[in-house]
Amino acid sequence: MRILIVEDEPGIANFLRDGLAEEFFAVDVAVDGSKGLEMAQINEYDLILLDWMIPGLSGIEVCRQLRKTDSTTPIIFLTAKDTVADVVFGLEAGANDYIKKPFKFEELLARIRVQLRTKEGEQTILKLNDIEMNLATHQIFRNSIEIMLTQKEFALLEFLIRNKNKVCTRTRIIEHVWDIHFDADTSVIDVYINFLRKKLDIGGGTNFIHTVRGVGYIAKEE
Amino acid sequence: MRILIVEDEPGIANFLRDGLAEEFFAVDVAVDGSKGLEMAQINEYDLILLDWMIPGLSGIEVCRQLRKTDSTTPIIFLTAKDTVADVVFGLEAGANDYIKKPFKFEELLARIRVQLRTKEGEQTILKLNDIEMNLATHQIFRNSIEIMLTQKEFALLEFLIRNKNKVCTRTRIIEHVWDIHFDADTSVIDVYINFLRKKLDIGGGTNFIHTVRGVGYIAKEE
DNA sequence: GCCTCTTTTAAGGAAATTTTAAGAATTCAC
DNA sequence: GTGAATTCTTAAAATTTCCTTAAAAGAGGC
Repeated sequence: MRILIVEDEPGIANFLRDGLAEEFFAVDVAVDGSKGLEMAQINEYDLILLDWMIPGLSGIEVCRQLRKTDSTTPIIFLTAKDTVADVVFGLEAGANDYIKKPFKFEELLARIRVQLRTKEGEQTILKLNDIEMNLATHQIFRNSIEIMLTQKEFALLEFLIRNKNKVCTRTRIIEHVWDIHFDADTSVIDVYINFLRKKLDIGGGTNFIHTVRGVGYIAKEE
Repeated sequence: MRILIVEDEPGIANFLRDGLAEEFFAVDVAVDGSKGLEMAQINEYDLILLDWMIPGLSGIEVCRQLRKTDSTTPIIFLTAKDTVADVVFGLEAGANDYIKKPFKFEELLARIRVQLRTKEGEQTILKLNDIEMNLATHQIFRNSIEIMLTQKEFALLEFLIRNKNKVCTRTRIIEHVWDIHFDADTSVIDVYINFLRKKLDIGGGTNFIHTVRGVGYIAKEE
C-alpha cells in the first residue's frame, strides 16, 4: 500500500512516515503543494494525506486539481482548522475524510484503514495457498507456523500476494516496494525473492513464487 | 485496567485522569463525542466515563452507538442533570450507572469499582509464561519470585502482555504508555525494554520480549 | 534544601537489515 | 550443443536500527 504525505513541517512528516512505515506502508513525502500534486499525478497512490496549510498550492487547491483527473484515490485532510465551515469546504473539494491536529496516530491509522477498506474490501488478512498474512498484526503463517520476515521481505510478499496470479514486472515491484523510479540497474529484487523463497520453504509447501523470465515474478494459487 | 474518559472540560478531565492514574488505571481522554466514540471502537477499554454534555455527539448518542456493537463495557455517565426522567433516559440508552456533578472522587471510584468487580475477577491477574501481573496490588511475580517495577516499567509490561503475541509498534507503545503523539525522536522505549529485560531475567526463564526490527516489540507466549 | 529513586536524553558500539557485486547456474534461441 | 542473456546464490560492504551504559533532569520524601 502506497501513501503520499503532503506536509511541510518536517517533524510531523517524519513522525507520519516512520509510523506508517512500521505498519508496512510505502510512504512518499512531498513538502509543498505543487510537488504533492505532481507526485500524485505521476504515481499511483492508495491514499493521500494532505495538510491544509502548506506553502505553494494550498491543500484544498491540490485536492481540487487532483479530483479533476482522479476521483477515486482517498484523500484525508490534516487540518488545524476545525470550524464546521472549513470541514464542509474540505469535503466539498473532494476529500474523503479529515482529521484535526493534534491527533493521535492510532486515530489516523483507524481512519486510513477505513478508507482503504472500502477500497480493498476488508483485507487485513491476505491468503494464498497455505500462507496467511495478517497486515494488522504483521504476522505471517505457513501451515500455522509463524515466519519472521523483515520489513522489505514483508512488503515484497504483500505486493506479490495482492497481485496473485498476475505477473509482477520488475519495474512495478521496484516502484511499489522500493519506491525507486529510474534505476533499472539493481539486483535487489532477485536477492529478496531468494530470501523469501528460503524463508517460506517450510512445512513442506511448494514454492509458489515463480520466475517469469525477462519480465518478473508471479505468485500462483494452487 | 483501561479507562476512557469522554469529557470536554480540561479541568475535570485532568482531575479525573490524574486521580485514576494514581489508582493504577491506564487512562485515555477524548474531548468530544465523536472522538470518544471512535476511541471506544478502536481500543478495548474496561470502563468508559461519559460526560452527558459534550461537543460533537452528545453523551447519550455515543452511548447508543456503542451499545450497538459492544454491550459489555461498563459505561458511567457524568451528568449535571438529575431529574428522574434524565436518569432513566441515560440508563435506557445502555449506561450502567451515573453520577451527578459535582461529585467526590471517592464516590466515583467506588462506583467504578462496583462496575469493574465482575470484570476484575477475571482480569486483575495477567499471565504470560511464568510471569504473573497482579494489576490490583501492582505486583509482579516470575516463578513466584517478586519483581519490583517502577510505574513506567509496569505500564510497558502491561501493554506488552495485554497485546501478547501481537507486534506492538513503537508508535503504539509511545502513544499508550507515554502518551506522546508527535515525537518520533526518542529512545525511551529502547531503554525501558532494556530495564524490563534485565529485571525480568531471573529464575532461569527465557526472554520473552522479542525485538521486531524496524517495527517494535512483541511479548510471546511459549 | 538535600537525598533518593525514577525517568529521560545522549552516544558509542553491536547487531541486523539492506544493498551491491560477482561468479555459478539456468534458460532460451539458434 | 553452444552462446548469450537472465536469474540464482553467496559473500561482503553499506546502512540502519537497536542495545547498553552513563549521566542529566525530574519527582517525591524527609
